[in-house]
Amino acid sequence: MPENGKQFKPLDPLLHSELRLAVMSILLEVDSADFVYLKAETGATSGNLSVQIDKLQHAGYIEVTKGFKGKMPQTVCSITDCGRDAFAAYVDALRSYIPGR
Amino acid sequence: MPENGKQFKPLDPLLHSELRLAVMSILLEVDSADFVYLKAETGATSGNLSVQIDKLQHAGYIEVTKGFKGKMPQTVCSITDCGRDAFAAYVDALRSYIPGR
DNA sequence: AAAATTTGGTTTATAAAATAAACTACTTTA
DNA sequence: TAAAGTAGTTTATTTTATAAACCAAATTTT
Repeated sequence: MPENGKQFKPLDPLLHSELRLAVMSILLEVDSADFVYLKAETGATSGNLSVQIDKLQHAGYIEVTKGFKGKMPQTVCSITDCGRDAFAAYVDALRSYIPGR
Repeated sequence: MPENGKQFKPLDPLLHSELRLAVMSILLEVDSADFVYLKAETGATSGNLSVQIDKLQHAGYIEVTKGFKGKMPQTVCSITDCGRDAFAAYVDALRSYIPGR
């Protein structure tokens, strides 16, 4: 009986991105984080971060609330249950690529 | 003293690709593998596999030998020491994105 | 023995992603 | 009030991933 191939689990393309993964990684641990904080922690440019936050939001992986802190605009992000699940699944899928796990 | 950001290690873009990662993962364990085998194991199309093998070769992560098996052409791939190192570094970098490792 | 099909690929075209640069709108400081 | 800074968004460019089309040689079918 031959091997059926497909020993590898597919990697969620929404998470398989350096910046989006970093954002999710942060949000997993902090309850909520704003744009400025995420930008500082990831070292990303504003433009890139803005785009990637949008994608995570549209995927339902994070929740985004735009408001104000004093008079300055503030974008606050937090992870959703769906996002948590997706992250866990992604990490699990990754393991299928790493011999000896 | 504030956090300096950059808690995340950069992910080698050459390995941060589903198919290239799968190819490397296989080659880590098998001494050598030919095009047909890699195609079956990964489920990739020929075109995609051909392109990604090229990239890994030009990066020096794998060695590619084109010859014949009987009368049919055969492309044999094997991982290099450099490739092994890069893979290990990639996995290490990945860990920086996964809370609780 | 031609014609059709399969094998083992490569090349080219297209769609999707990542990223930076330019821009907007408002606020604070000089 | 002009200049500079803050917090982003939009747009344009480059890179990537992927599939589709192609090719040459080998094999099979008629």
